[in-house]
Amino acid sequence: MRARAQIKKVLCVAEKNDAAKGIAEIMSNGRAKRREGFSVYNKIYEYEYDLLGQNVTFCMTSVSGHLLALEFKAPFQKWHSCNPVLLFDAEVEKYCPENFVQIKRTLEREARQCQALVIWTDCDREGENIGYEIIDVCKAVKANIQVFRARFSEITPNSIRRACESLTEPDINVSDAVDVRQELDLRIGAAFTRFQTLRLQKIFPDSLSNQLISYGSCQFPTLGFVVERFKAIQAFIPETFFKIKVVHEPSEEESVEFSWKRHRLFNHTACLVLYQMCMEDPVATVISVISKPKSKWRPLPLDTVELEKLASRKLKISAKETMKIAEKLYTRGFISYPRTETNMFPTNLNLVPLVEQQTQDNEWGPFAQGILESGGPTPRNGNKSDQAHPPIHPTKYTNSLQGNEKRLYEFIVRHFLACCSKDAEGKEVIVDIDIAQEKFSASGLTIIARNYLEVYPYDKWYNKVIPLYMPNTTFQPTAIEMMEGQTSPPQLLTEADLISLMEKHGIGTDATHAEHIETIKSRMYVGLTADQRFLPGELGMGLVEGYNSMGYEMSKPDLRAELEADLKLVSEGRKDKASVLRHHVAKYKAVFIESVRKAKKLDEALSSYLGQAQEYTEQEEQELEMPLPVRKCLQCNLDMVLKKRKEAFYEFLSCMGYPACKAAVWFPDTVLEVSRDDSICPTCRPHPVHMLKFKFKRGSLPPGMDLEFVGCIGGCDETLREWNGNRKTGASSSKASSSKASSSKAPTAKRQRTCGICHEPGHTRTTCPQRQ
DNA sequence: GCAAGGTC
Repeated sequence: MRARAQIKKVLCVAEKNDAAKGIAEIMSNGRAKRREGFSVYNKIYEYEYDLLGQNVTFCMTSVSGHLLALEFKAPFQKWHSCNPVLLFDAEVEKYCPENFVQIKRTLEREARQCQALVIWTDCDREGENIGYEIIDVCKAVKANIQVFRARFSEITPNSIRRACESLTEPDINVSDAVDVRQELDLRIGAAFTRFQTLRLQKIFPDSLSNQLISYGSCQFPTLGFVVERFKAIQAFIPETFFKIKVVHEPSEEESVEFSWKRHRLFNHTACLVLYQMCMEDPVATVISVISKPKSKWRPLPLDTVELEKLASRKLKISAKETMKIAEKLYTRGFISYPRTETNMFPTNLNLVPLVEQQTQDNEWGPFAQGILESGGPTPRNGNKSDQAHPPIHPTKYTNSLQGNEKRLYEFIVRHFLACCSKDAEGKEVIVDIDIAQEKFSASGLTIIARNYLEVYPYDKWYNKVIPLYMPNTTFQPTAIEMMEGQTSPPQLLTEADLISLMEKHGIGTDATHAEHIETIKSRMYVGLTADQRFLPGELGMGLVEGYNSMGYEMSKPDLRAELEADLKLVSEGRKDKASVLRHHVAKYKAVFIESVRKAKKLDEALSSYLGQAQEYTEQEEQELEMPLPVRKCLQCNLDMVLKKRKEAFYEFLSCMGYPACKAAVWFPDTVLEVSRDDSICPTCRPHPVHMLKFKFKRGSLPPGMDLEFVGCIGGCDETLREWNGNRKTGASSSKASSSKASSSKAPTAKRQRTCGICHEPGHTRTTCPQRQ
């Protein structure tokens, strides 16, 4: 802070307009002047603030989440531009997506006017990374701007003031961890998605020709949960069990069933023996009658995950739809920020006016009034806080909504009022009895005060009347029966179950659970049953089983465990970004290469659901194998790769753009084998031109020359250049190939006119009589 | 036409 004296104007940037507005309001005591930026959604709030004894002008504005996105450099963005394995090494760059350019312009304009920049993004990993995006943009136009980080636990006067008094530096380690995650997600996601999609569309053209078959580190484990539950149900073997049931009907109106303390037995004889003992002396002795208070707890303040789960369960509105509606209600000012992990109200949030707003409603108004008249709101506290947003609650009364908007708003209001209310109170009576040394039990419930249940119809609690029993008395049960039953399989997952599993295993964030679920639905990996449970589809089953059969835990939640652990180490500065990135790129690349090698297992797994795999031609087979590039085609700039005709014993270098681009290099028939060497020619351009390894026929080379050697066909080697037809652009010229083909001296030309299967002239592969 | 993470 050496140069603090020179600071006259400070640019502050929050993660979203909402936060900027809130922070500005606190810092300025509500006196901030609002003006427009280039982006309509991100306003600028201007005010004077006393920063460590200096009066400084503050400009508080915002981004909308990440300002920059990561993408492959242009040539790699095209699906057919390269073998997907190259995406593990292809260059990536950060750029500003179109819809954020206006935000960036505002930052640039304001930064030029300011001497200091204070980062006010959310105090989590993504926030730190967004902070550096802002810093990079501002420093690009004003290199000497002083940069500070404000750290706050919540947007409240105390927390904001404290942040201002103890400005720190941004933490590059935390930001680096996000960079690592972003880059891996992009490389792995794009590589596997292209590989799966391109291969399976060709192999199952009837069912998948227009289907995008994506892979992602969140969507696949989510799919895995659905498949795993389905398989558990399939593998379930019901077991027969036996139990003793005791019924007592002291009068016509009264009936009570006593349940066996042993619950159930799987051994028929054992149960029968106990049953017969009961039947020999079928008199019940009341051992104890215990009466005790029982309460049903009011709900906890609402966080995003609970909102999604409850809306799905109670209102049958999907998580995706719920969040869409919640966003809308939020932007119209009816509810608080809907993406929160907090389930405890901050002490400084005054709940009384929020309850008061609701007293005007015809349905729940009297209940809200009741809260105010009986001690005011007293919510329970949960144990989670994201230190930025309070639990979801209504912020404005309305009765003008329709449909699901109305239902969701009503739910949020009722949930809020229930939180502010009291637990339901009741009295439970537990009666324990003994018949021939076997113990049975029954319970009754009397509800004394429904309290929160009056406003919260989503929870059920019923009275259960049982007759009055006195300890140490006996009675004759109306019936003692030995029952037989069967264990039942687990049920398919509901959306609420799925969200719970994702949360438990750290798949996605509270803001993204709904999206990942939506993705696996839209990809046709899973479907919903009539009662809204998740059923894996053929594609989903095949994919999970295919990768499982390769031995990879692609659909298991713990594949990323090591990565998550490393990300933590990066954020703590204990491991370095580049080495962690290198390690995991290499690890996933190895998995990818093996997956391609074992791709037939994927086909096999899917063919048991999608029917027979398409028989493909030799050329298609080669395309599926995705050979590695030897060099760029000089005509169309796509990769040139080696293609082999096994039956025909010849190989050639062909452009990936075939048939649109016919550039090719044919080798003389003295060449037995050609393969791509890892070495790269130091002279030929465009870089890189891979060297090729040749094997020659015995006797085809002058005596003393090695029959195997590595050479370059890029033009630098005179002998090999001849194969390109002595043309300067030879390697990639279509004329080179056609002139070779038409030359009677070229042995390759002759072979081209013979059949690829039987090597006889006069017909082609497709018309070959030997073809099955 | 690819991911996941922010957010209008």
